[in-house]
Amino acid sequence: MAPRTTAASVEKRRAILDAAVRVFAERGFNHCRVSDIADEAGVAYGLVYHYFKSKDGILDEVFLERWNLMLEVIEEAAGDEALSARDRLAKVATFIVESYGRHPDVMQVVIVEVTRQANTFGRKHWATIQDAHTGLARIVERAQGTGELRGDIPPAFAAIVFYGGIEQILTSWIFGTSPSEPADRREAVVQLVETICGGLDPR
Amino acid sequence: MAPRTTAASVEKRRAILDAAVRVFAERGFNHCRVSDIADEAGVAYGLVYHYFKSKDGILDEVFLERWNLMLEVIEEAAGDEALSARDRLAKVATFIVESYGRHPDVMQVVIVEVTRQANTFGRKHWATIQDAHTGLARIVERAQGTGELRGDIPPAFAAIVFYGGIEQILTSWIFGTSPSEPADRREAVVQLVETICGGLDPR
DNA sequence: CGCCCGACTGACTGGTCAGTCAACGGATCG
DNA sequence: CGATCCGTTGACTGACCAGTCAGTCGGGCG
Repeated sequence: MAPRTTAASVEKRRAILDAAVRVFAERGFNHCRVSDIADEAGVAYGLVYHYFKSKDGILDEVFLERWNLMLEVIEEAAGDEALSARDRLAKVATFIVESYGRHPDVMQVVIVEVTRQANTFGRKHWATIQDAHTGLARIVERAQGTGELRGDIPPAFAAIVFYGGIEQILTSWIFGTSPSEPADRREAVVQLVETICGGLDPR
Repeated sequence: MAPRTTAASVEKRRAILDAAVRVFAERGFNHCRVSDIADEAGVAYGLVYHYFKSKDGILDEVFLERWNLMLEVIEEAAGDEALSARDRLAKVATFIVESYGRHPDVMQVVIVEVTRQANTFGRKHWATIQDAHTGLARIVERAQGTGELRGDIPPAFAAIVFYGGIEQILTSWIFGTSPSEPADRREAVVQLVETICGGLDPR
């Protein structure tokens, strides 16, 4: 859809996208109007359709933009030979948690409006969502190969539990209260990795 | 709303509720019509409103009915002195996983349509959802007191990761393919408890 | 200067759908 | 047998809203 390439028009488009994120986060995708987005962006209703194909298309773009960044980080973490398995997992968790720290609205929209909508957006983007699981599973699988992690838990299973843990932590922040300090977020990453790798059993 | 107490009217009400679950699961709450529910139940449109206050009210009831069962199981597991911490967690996980095995539609609706809808139903039922986290946290906390689990992971945090793990497993079943055999579900519970308690580190 | 083109506007349309309501019928009771 | 009650019906209404479109505005270019 992106028509022009003028600096100004790129900015306008961005402004609409950012406004959409705020509106989706506050009212939810299904309970907001396209006119809300236009108002929030300080732009005429019709302009939204100048830059985007549809309301759905805006959400798709918000999701993909963020998710692709995450997939890159997973890829990078998986390929970095210098890192231990724990550090790789921590790197991924840190990216997600810091994404929330910097752009809580974006992460709320990604998780709440896309990731869990089994019948609409979730189904549509399921393959992309799975890419993240696959990447995490590869990290686990390799570490099992070197004996760095135990071999009797299926990597795909471990990946799902790990990702589920992060997502639930973010969900509790979204629904309840977010950690105000960056240190609290870092602490969450450490505890998550420690829980998943070290386990809850006494040391 | 439940008006009558005739056996027949109780059954009718139940039929509508069951039909709603099927329709919500197939089309999603936001993309189905009340007339779909009526059709699925083989009942006139208006009758739905004889038994229920609103479309939202139907979803509320589907959620609460199931969630309250789960809260009872958590309560029961937490109070059962004969059980180890691992067995308590396994008991809760088994209930959830078996709920999915027996009523996949209900669980899909509960998780996808309620639990993650931060702006609508999720927000409304947040306190009830948290009750589950609190119950799980109490199981962990007690076990930490007896030295059965390590004391340096906050119980509330462990509870969220544990629940998140289960939810993500169910989500992958909902979006992808469900385990066809009961044995596969039992296996998932064992692996989940083993991952969370034992950890991924080599034994 | 005058033309063109793309950014921008917002009233309007077409369709959808939750919830209402007036009326029906059959069971039960006095 | 008539009265009453209530489960049942489905056409209808009012509101809402995504997406369209005819047209304005302004800047750059020939």
